[in-house]
Amino acid sequence: MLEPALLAVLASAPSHGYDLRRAVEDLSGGLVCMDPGGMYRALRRLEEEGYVTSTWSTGGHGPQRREYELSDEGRSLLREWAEHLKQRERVFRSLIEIVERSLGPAGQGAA
Amino acid sequence: MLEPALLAVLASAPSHGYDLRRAVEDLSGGLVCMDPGGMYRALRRLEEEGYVTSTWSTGGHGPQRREYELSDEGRSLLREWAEHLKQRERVFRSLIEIVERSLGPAGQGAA
DNA sequence: ACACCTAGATGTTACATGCATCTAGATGTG
DNA sequence: CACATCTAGATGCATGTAACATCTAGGTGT
Repeated sequence: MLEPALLAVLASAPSHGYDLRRAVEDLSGGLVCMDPGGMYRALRRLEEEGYVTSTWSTGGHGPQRREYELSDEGRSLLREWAEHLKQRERVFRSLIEIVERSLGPAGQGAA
Repeated sequence: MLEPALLAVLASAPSHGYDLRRAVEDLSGGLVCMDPGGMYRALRRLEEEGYVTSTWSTGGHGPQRREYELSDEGRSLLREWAEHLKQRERVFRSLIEIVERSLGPAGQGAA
């Protein structure tokens, strides 16, 4: 789930790792949190496969940042992810329905 | 995701592995499919942890069946799963929203 | 000079999943 | 009877993902 989140944020604007992390957390209202380790690995893999490109940002203060930018292939991949996620959500909802139904019509849910 | 599905079906009635498989597939309209291998492993684990109990069904034709039945702890676990699943669905939806928003308001989704 | 912060990166482990494969017993058929 | 086939259960292995800790490098502030 890191991948689509990263691609999505990069679709709006190029940015670097830590920023992506903050952006995702922010956009999701704190619901989606990325582990930095996994995130960097995902970014490197995405770059290897041509979905994003990176350049070391030369200016600024603090350590150098690797600026990531979405490629056209990345944008396509993101669209595929959108479909995939929606499909998975359908499965998920179906599962939730089964569970809820099995617990009985009376909502013991919060018990 | 096998676990909640199994618990849910068992909450309605005790049954055995293959039947559970069919039940889940059926109840989900074919959306949720369980790999037999994973399913049996999940069932054994659930039994080890006391969430289900099993007995070899003696009668009938064909190979012996292991009839699984939900325990009280299992029912509790299922309720926990219900909450958990709903929480995860929220996260999921949040992610989908981010992705969809990033692809732009104009629905390029099917492109 | 030194502590600290930020940004990036790696190693390790755990866990779930998917796929193939194996066993045992029942049944059906030549 | 011998043999193929079906069902139910079970195991092995490879893979993908995620979580957790840890490490490096370079700037910044005191």
